[in-house]
Amino acid sequence: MVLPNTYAERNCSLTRALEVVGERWTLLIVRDAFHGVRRFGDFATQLGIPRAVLTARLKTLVREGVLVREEDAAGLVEYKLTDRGIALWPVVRAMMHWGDESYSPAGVKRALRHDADNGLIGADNKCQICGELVPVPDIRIEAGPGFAPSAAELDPVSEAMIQPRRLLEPIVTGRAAQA
Amino acid sequence: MVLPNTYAERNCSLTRALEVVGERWTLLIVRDAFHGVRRFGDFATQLGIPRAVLTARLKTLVREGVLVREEDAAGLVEYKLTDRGIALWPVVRAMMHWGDESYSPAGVKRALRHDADNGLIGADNKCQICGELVPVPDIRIEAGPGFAPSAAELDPVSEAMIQPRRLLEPIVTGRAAQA
DNA sequence: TCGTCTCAGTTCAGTGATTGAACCAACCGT
DNA sequence: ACGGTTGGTTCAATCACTGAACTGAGACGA
Repeated sequence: MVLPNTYAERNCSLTRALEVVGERWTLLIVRDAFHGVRRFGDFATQLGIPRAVLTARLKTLVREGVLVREEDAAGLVEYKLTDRGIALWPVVRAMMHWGDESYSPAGVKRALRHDADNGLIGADNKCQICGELVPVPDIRIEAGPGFAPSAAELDPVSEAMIQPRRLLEPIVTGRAAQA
Repeated sequence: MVLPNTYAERNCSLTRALEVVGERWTLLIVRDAFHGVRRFGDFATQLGIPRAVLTARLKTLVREGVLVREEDAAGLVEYKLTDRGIALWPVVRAMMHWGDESYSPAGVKRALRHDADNGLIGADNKCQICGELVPVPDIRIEAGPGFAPSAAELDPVSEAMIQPRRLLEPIVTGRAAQA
């Protein structure tokens, strides 16, 4: 998504950010990565994204330093958030919050809690019990009051993603789950 | 941008948010609206967006309740942020912040200040002088250390946008400026 | 009244991106 | 040797975006 605008335009951090995470699917891939998805096939089935597009998006996310591509012990490919990727959490959080407050009258679809003391995390990213700023790996995400559970059969990855779990905790499926 | 995914997928506030503000150009339009741009022609020239796309985007933003389309005293069309639109500020802010911290080593391109006491506004949206949460209309945006001023001639709207100014304060140009 | 200007769009052919489905090459365990 | 898993690639059809020209309504001045 090249936006070849005026120089003044280029002088905008938002434009630069959107060149990286502004394309279709990209932020959903990043969100899945926060949920612990790491494998090509898991992104593909969970998001329903065409594999060719997924290839392209992963490539730019790696090039821009948001994800790293590496192989695990068994030689399977893993895409993991870098520090720069984890720094996108406030963006994902802000969008989720806006989506909830604008379009989910029954309450938030996902609640965020401080894993240590179970405190709800507010819009300021502080735990309502201990008052601390909660670092991303200590955040637990779980179904909130606005969540409507699905009756349909889910693939293993979607199944894992609706369970309460800490962010960044890897979801392990398929061959890797045997080991 | 319809994302017809699984039911579990639809159960995600991020997906819903991206359906509204996830399309190309949309968030840039919203940012311009925060800067005080209100008129069709001003969006078009400032962003360099094709007018047909601008028409489509403004239409969905109005339909989704992010902008209102109304006519001013002189009968000119104005697009203004609604409360729901203003609630997008944390999203824009988080993206700008990520863009700055990832890609602007010389410092932020735009600094945000509390207009009342001139205090810098931190990542938590609090004024570093008075400690208050600063409401959007009281935020002043101005060039930061990472801003590289342009030598080129700018259109009047871009010119106005690089001056320090409060958010939401309308930029008035053209025929409306005579009145 | 005429011509010109501003403003907010519409129209349309050309180009580029996305989609969905099929295909492919390694590798693994048996 | 074989089927399953994994991480892709390929390709035609569709869809969205682009840029430039055009339209129509109202304002303005002569």
